[in-house]
Amino acid sequence: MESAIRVLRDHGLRKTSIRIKVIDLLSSANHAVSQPDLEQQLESEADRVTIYRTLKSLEEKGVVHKILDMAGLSKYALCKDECTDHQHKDEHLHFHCQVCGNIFCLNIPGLPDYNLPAGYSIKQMHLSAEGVCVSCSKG
Amino acid sequence: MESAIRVLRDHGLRKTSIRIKVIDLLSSANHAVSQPDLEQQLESEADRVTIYRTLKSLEEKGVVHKILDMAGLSKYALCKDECTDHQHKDEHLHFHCQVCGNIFCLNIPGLPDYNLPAGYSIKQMHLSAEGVCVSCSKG
DNA sequence: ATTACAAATGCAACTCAGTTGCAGGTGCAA
DNA sequence: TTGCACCTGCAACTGAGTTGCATTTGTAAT
Repeated sequence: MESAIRVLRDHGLRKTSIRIKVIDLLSSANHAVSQPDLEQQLESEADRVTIYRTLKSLEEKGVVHKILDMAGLSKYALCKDECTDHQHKDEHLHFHCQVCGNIFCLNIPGLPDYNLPAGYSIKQMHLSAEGVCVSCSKG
Repeated sequence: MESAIRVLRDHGLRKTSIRIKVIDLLSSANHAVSQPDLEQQLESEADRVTIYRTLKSLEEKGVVHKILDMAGLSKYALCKDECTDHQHKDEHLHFHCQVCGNIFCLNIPGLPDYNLPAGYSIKQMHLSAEGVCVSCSKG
């Protein structure tokens, strides 16, 4: 649980109790987490606006990355070490479970190149999938 | 402009003036369109709630498909003929322009298969890209 | 054509995610 | 330990999307 403090220091962010709690919650979840999720888990430990701003800071410094769920709700997951400020190396697949609604970051081999119509220049590719996750396929 | 009427008939939807206008607007745009876009273009010709319900009906009957932009806003584009009720054959790439914010549906060859961790079963894959579109790269 | 009913529309009011401004509190470097 | 930038909490707001209900309209059967 000391790792949250190191994460903050390494990314040039001030050490505050709310940031530590948010990072700990994100790292103990195996799926992406939304602001409403955090607001509920933090109960009265943090103001709702502060949670929004905390997530924004963490994203800007490359600690977390944002994923939109199927309904357009923002969810957040910790980045791998390779991510730096604003340059999120997103070499993984976002798996959206149709049953529990959770989003899981899964490793994939590199994306293939596609030939697009002339004039379109690609800066970043995103691959996502819908289906049923491990826990929901048991049971 | 008669094609909107045929689209409605072919998909078992009643012919109403608002639906025709919405379909015409969608087919004349070369990019995906949001409810706020339509609300502005239809001015006082349709109630805002009706536009939401129109888009929902069109989506349910396989006339349009929904795409979320980078901010989580729902945008809609006409489906190709292969789409049927609720079974959207999404064999194309959604290109999000970082300059104008528009989303374009581009054809791509079939998606590759990926080996996921055991237990995850994929129902549908989605490929998207960020970059600069044709119009924005000129200029 | 007329009718009758389901489906579509308009209006008002609502929910909920996310934002902004500002006053007061806190981390941290000097 | 002091100073100041940054963080937090509160209140108020914005804007997308939804729901309930009364009214109107499309369409199929007469």
